[in-house]
Amino acid sequence: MRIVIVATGDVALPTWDWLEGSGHEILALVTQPDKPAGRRLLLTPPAIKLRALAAQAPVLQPESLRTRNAIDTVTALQPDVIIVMAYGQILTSRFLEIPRIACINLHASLLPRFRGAACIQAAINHGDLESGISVMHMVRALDAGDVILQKKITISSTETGATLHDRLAELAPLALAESLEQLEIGNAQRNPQDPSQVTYIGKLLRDDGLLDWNMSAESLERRIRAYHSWPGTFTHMASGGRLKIFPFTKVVSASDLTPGQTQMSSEGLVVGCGVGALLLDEVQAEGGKRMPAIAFAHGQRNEVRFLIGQN
RNA sequence: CGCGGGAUGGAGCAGCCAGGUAGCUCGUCAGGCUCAUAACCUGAAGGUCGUAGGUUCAAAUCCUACUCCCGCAA
Repeated sequence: MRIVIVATGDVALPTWDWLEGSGHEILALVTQPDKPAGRRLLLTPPAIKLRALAAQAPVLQPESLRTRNAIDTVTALQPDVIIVMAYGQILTSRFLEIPRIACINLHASLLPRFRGAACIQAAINHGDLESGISVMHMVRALDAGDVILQKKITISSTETGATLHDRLAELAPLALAESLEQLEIGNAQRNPQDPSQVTYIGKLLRDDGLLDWNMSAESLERRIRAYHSWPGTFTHMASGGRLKIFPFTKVVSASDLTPGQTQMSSEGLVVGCGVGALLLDEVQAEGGKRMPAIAFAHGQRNEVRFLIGQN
């Protein structure tokens, strides 16, 4: 089939690779413009753009897909199917009407649960036991289209946002392959999403990684895994400065520690939480390297104490 | 030139501003003590203070250049 793929995030890389070798005709990759990144703020292209260029596929990077110009350009390609995955812009209905057969979206959650941007982190953060890839027909509302099919995977107790991201990324091509076959022969399903089960997850910002030590140790443990490696989690120290907190932390029996207070135990550095306490593994101070929490504590002159950190 | 922090024995840090015997919390090794909620006590080994120049009687400390690491921001 004649295909236009609309994607920016790295989660779409395996899907791109599969598509490239699938026999379908890739008419173009539409991706977000290059953006300044890194310590020097160098203009950096999305990784998927580099793959496309290497494959000598046409690349389009419009500021917006809402413009007449962008829509006309894609229309001129006469795609059978448009595949959208982690693009980063809301598309207009005019754009959705371009393809001959369908405009489909690959979403990294089991819809209708976790519509929205940070769906991968949300699954771990909420303690879900499974996640997956949903393929749906796109409609104007965010992630609200009829579902063609879903592929599920289980979430382990040591899952992080990073590992789940990678696993779902690898799962996506399987879901896509099946969906495209069905669309081609015209028997793709349209399963409406159950409105009573819908939940939304907004985009995560850096500050969302601020840990609130009033929360339960269990919730914090999950959040630290979920937000690794983006946006990461951190706390403010009473002595000033930020301290990043890395997985894996361990919930330990409630001591008499108040939230944010720390203590050395035989196992390591323990922080008091709203309910229970957390044994920290690795931390990183500003300007410093990532290191074991114990090592960090050894270098501190005074007692280590964290600010509660409510948002 | 987007802003900023850092490089000191095996780990993490202090010392640098006001140049002049290398310090702290650990770890390691040896010995002692014995149940101490990171067990405690004593002792030992281990560092050309990131690299190259400069100033000085004297540089971890002041000046210059370079290399490497990292935080913010995106």
